[in-house]
Amino acid sequence: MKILLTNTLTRKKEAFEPITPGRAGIYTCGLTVYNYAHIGNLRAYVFSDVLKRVFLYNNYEVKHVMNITDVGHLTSDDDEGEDKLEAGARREGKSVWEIVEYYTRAFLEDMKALNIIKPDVLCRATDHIEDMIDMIGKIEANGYTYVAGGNVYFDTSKLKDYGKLAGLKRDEEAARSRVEADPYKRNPFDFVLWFTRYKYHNHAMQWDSPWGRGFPGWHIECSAMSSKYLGERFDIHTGGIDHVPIHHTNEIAQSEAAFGHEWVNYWLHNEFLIIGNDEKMSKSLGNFIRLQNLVNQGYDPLDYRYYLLGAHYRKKLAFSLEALDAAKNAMKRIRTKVAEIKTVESEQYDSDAFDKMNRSFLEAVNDDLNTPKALAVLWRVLDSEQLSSSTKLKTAEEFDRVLGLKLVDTKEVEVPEEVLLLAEERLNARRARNWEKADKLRDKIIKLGYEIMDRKDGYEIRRS
RNA sequence: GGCGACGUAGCCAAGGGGUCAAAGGCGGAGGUCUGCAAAAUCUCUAUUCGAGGGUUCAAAUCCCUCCGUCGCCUCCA
Repeated sequence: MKILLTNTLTRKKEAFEPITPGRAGIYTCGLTVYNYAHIGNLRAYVFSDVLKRVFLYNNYEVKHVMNITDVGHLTSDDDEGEDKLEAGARREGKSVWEIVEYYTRAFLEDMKALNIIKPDVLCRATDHIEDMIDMIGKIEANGYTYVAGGNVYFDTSKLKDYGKLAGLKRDEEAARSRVEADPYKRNPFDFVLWFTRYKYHNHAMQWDSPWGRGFPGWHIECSAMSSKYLGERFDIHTGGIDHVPIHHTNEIAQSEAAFGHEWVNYWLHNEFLIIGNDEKMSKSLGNFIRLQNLVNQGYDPLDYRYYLLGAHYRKKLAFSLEALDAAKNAMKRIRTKVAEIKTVESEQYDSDAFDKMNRSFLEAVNDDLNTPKALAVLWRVLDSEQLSSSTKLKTAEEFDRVLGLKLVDTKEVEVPEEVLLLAEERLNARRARNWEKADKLRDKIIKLGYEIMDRKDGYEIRRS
């Protein structure tokens, strides 16, 4: 079955054609680690994870590369709206490098909690400065650069199709920006490949280069690293929709200038998570929510993953605790159902029935990652009266290779002694038909965070 | 100013010319079960897709206008 993907380059849904049959090379623009990832950022990584899993499910061999942007203008002193955590870290006397280390680890933990498969290559910008310098050298050799004001610029006027990804118009009017123009730029869309001068002089991260001591421009790392690991022509590049007009546009410009041919075949972009009054999540708006905050409020990270899967990646998603509760409750029900299925004695496995369900699932997921539809198929399976329990279990297991919700690892939660004693006491009270006492004991158990369900000859307890 | 999107039930959200008198989940209502609950389970919960026009045999789906909302143009998922 073909995998259909919406390609930003053409604005159309296209059937995926790999460069090498049976293989898919995917590059994902990772996080800039100067702060914690918020749940909006995380949407992008769940998206690329699902993309990869779909290819794996279709028996592709996948090479997934993701960068960690650990170079940037971190030393800026008069940066307003600075995050308190970052300020706090600095107050503790941490260096830029330590901050980067700290937030990288936090990011990796979030990815793990969300059951995101670790990319095959996780590369840090600061480990690839040489590669970037090499690439800038190629761009320069091909005649696409100029030096002005101490910095190396990319000359966008040399490229006939600059801005094709975003559909930018290159006339003067289109270039009007709300930011003051850099006087050294020859053309409004030109951008810096290598800095030796910067408005904040105390840049902590600096390296030697043919153009002087300084640091790389903001786009070159993705071009250099992706091509290093995936080749000078590769299949898929993903990222947030905000990257389309600037970051990805410039990546394309410099890469095609360096290599002299087209670079990436499919560009996939995820939409934003929206919060409150349809605003995007950001620090400055004061609506910054971390995954850890949700965990502290009693949500499982996979509840959030389920929530994300409930919407298409190219649509804005309106976040609210109410919506997250819906996901949480749905996950709880699914877990209960799967746990029940597991307890049923082995029944006949029906491979035809599986194939049929699997086809529906694949049709959904191969159609530009329609995970909401895929979840609907999952529900149909779990609620089916026709399917045997072993068929359901097998189906859920297979679907979960794409969904990544750990549907089948329904680990038993240890119930504390205290709660078990109360439950026993309650069972005795119930047998003595002392309902008043039984109800009081039940209240206590609920207060301790467990729920008790009466069964014919006993009870069942689980975490609520 | 330029560019890009969106508006489907109480909430989240699929669909995107006929098979839609519109998936799925959550919530809500009622029933079964229960000492009562919980859990489970069953039934119900948009004649309608922001508003108004138009195209068509046929529109939530295409076109136009309007209203409302958002993103990007600065690092940004």
